[in-house]
Amino acid sequence: MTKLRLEQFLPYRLNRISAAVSRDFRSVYGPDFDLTIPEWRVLATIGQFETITAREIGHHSSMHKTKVSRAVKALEDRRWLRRKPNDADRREEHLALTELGRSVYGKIVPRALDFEKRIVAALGDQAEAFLAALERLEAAHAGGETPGDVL
Amino acid sequence: MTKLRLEQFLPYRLNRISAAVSRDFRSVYGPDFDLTIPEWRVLATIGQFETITAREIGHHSSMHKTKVSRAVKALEDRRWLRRKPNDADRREEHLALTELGRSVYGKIVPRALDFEKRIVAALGDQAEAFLAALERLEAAHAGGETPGDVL
DNA sequence: GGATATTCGTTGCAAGTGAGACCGTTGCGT
DNA sequence: ACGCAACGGTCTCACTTGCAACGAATATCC
Repeated sequence: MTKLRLEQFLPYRLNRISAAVSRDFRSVYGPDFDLTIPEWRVLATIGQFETITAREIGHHSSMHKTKVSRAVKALEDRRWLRRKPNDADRREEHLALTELGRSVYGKIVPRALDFEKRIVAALGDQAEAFLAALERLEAAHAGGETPGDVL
Repeated sequence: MTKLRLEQFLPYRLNRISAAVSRDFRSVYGPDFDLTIPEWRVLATIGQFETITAREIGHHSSMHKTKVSRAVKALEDRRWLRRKPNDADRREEHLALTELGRSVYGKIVPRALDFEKRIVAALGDQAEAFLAALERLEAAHAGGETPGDVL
């Protein structure tokens, strides 16, 4: 009977690495801030776009709308973001970081970029090929929201 | 202020790809069998080792022992595996697939390998470099169990 | 040999998740 | 202008998850 070695199975390895990187990524914000992954994604997305709606956050960060809703609420409770009603379409709200939120964002981002840099450094001369291959994978498996985020 | 583009951030991309591949992997067993990811991992591990304990499954497949325990129970309820008490150490049990379980394993594994082959094919000439880079990443982020598995 | 610590596996519990119902709002067809 | 479909966002519900506590069995130390 044909067998499969799980530890060599590509989907398993991808998930395992993704989870391990996410786990190590906690060292970026863990020591100073208490953030969940969805909250980090929302923070990063608002920080990137200045002002954005919850729907757009979900689309850009591949998160289910309920997850976005809860993360937004959590950040709002911490006074890291504020909602501004959109009078042109009162179904949606514009979200923006507060001064406090911007300061947190400003502290986390450099560490995140440094963290990423260390990963790339570990890849050495294979970094370029790896990143190019990632893009092919992203293209091959595009579409749909992505449940069960680890990071 | 330094910004970060989430869609280019490596940890995010890794998680996104991992989730997307897992989602597509459902096409391997989804049409014919109703399996969760932990159940698939347990099935694959027992199929690989013939006879194994729950602790070893957890170690080999990077799963928390409670997750293993529940997946084992689910497979047992489906008569896909059976427990055999270990008289040398009665704390643990030896797990093995039943005839039914082996037939399911035998049907899924070729499809899984084919699925993996298609991924590698999509990578084209970058496949080799990608797999080598994966090993470096695995080495750099080794250790610890891996929570929140997507696949 | 007997107390104590450790291990394997299960279970109770609290937190997080996605599907779907839901409310208020807006767009569209007639 | 009106009715109805579609949308943004929240909420409820069933389910999954990891942690901690647990019971039974074994290992360790004196």
